Amino acid sequence: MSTYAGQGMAAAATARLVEPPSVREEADPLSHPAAHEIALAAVLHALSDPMRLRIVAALAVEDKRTCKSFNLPVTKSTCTHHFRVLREAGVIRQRLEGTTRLNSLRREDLEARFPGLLDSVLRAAGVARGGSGEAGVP
Amino acid sequence: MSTYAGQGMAAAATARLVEPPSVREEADPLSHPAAHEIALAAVLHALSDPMRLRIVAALAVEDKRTCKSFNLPVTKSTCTHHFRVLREAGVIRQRLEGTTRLNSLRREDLEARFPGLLDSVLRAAGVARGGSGEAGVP
DNA sequence: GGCGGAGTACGATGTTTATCGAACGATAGC
DNA sequence: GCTATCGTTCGATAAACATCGTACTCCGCC
Repeated sequence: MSTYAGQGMAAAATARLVEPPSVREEADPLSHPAAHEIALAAVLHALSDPMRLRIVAALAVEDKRTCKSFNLPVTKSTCTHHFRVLREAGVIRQRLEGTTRLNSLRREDLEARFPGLLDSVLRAAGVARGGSGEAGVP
Repeated sequence: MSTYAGQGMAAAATARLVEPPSVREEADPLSHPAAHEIALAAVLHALSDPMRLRIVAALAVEDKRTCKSFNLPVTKSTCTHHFRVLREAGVIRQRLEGTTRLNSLRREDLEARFPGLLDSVLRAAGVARGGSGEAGVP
């Protein structure tokens, strides 16, 4: 498979600011690609895994959720792996709130970058109106 | 990565019919998933590879092409691998014509199965009107 | 200050994937 | 029948990927 951001890639800077959380999203140490840096192949790769597709479908229904709230059928370290793939592909945005990460879809960035792509994937996954594919709603 | 149709999977039946080629597409021994069997994750996986995305983008511009006609920068065995992934995901249809395979997009099947998905991916790849992403046209 | 929870980093394992070369089969043309 | 072409299969390699357990950090709460 083509090399994508994944395990072994340089981790996000771990320096901690003294500011309280949610001062500004940019204050969080998690790195996110700029909208123009989002690569189509990385987005499609991120969405091609059933676990990650499930995460994205759930976020489409209810945004701003913590990692734990998805109740994924894998261990915490695997969850961390999947959320990182989604974040580094530019599909989700994560920001720190205390000990949790609030995850949300980068809907506007993705729509600007690849118009209609996210919506068509979500429809295909059975989210939103007219969905007839696999059940993706948690 | 999740298990998909790929290397090692049961090959298409190798029985040969005595009928001349292109009598009917169904006479070709290549197996294609029925439209309702096309899985979203497999389609996204197939399209997440830059080489396969290039193939699909080229077919969007000019359908019914032979494997060789794409002039892909990989060996013939790797080409065979990629075309098989696309066919088994249900993205392309292949039919035999002499020593060649004619490849074409399963546009209608994909549109019926996942409305808008292929078009949005092609736009994102820079094919068709309004495309502004990476150059995908050969 | 201690405890619990959320999530991470690290290292490991097993599987999947993309790549290739060599040998081969099928077809077309002569 | 021979040759050339297209494409395949097989086996191999290296890299990528999903998975996990362990130990850890950080934060919130008491």
